[in-house]
Amino acid sequence: MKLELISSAWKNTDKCRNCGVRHLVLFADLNYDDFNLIHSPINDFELDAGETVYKESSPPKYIYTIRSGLVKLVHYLPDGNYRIIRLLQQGDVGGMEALNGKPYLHHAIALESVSVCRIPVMEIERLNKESPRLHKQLTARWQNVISDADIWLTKLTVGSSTKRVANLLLYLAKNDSNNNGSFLLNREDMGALLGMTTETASRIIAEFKREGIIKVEHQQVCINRKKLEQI
Amino acid sequence: MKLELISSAWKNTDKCRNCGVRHLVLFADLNYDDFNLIHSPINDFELDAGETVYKESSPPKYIYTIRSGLVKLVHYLPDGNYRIIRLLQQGDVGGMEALNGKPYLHHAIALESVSVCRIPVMEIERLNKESPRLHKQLTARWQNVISDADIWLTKLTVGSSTKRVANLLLYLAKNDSNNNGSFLLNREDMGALLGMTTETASRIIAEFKREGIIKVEHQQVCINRKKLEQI
DNA sequence: CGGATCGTTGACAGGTATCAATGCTGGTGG
DNA sequence: CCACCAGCATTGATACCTGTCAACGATCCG
Repeated sequence: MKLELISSAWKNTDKCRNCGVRHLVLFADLNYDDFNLIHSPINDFELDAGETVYKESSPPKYIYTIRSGLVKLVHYLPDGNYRIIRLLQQGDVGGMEALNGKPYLHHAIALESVSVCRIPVMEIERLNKESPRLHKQLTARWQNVISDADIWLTKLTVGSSTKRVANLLLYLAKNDSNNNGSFLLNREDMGALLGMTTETASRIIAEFKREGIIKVEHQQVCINRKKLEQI
Repeated sequence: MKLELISSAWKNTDKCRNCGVRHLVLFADLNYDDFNLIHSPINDFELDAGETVYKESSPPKYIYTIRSGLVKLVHYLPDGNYRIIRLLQQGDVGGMEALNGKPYLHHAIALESVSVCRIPVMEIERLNKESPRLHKQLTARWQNVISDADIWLTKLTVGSSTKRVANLLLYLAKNDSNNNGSFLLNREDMGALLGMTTETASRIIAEFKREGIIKVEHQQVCINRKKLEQI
């Protein structure tokens, strides 16, 4: 739960301007002067696996850009069970509901070590008023979330359990074209994501391993893309 | 497929200003003068069940507000099957992907008689530049789509078939607090929506009827909310 | 009437949840 | 150093649910 603060407050936004993943994130289109419009600090955090980025009950004053790592958006059910609603990867933005003054809709929890930027909603609103360049990226982000949700819906919620797991592995490896290995969820999270039991998730992963379709080491997985796509 | 045009092109936007459902739609916050910023015609259509609002291949030049009725967003699979991605009800906006210059992601097809407003993307962009009042509603719409998609994901894609059907019936009746009756999908669409076969959908609806949980007449259904919520 | 479309029902096979037990691994403390 | 424990993964047995294939009923309409 504790947030480890790396750079607590910047006097300027140089770090933002020179961000290594800026071409991927919300601020991709901003020009040099736009950054001078930002007044309050934009913080970046490093979180360990299991730590919370934000909770449903957190004051919805920030949106969060994922610089690296994997984050799950979780909704807890009254019976204590939970569902994973969505995953956030590099370049994704979490907590955009705060832009409408709404409370956060989910808990955002790091699945592995992640690097996250926290941007005050107030700054987004200011930029939106004073620079036209943010707006486009912003609607593009909304759009992304929705089309991602659609893919989710068509790939990860229908068909047999085996197909859903295969599609999830492909989804997780989508930014890993060299097949260096991508993060593998534990079986419980996988179940909460794909709407199946942990046992079923485990059986399928175990079967994939036996068939040589995937290789797992620690929490990293290398996949045989072709074989998975055949399923 | 044929579009029945009611008012082909307005000289002014009076009808828009005085729209009976304006408090529900995208233009809710616009003031009197804002409407003068609209130059090209905003058309409204009446479509019969089965007619197409827009197709994936349609030029993405318009977004569509649902004034009344029910519309399905459909994605066809290579094997000829299809999935229903989302439903649009009164006040919902379809085709927002056009705002990012992207092709439409789905086919939008009327499930019953519907009344739809077609708004040129160009006008949205103009309004966005020249009036601050549209922007808020626009982000609120994006937000709505996403939180709806989340509900979808948690209520309509997990759990037993019986639960999913029950949740769908509750979802369809959400704007029918008097229980006058809401539209009931045919069994095939229900299957395409809930990720089950037509036969399973039919069995469950038939069982609900026998147990007196729902009453069906033509394509209208009256539900026993309490009993459905228990499931 | 005959045909088309949609809804319903049955029988059966296969897939998945459930309950329960057993490995496996990393960390802790003696 | 090793024994032990906790948490996760795996596997098995069984019952239940759902898909599949097939047949039949209901309704509408030409």
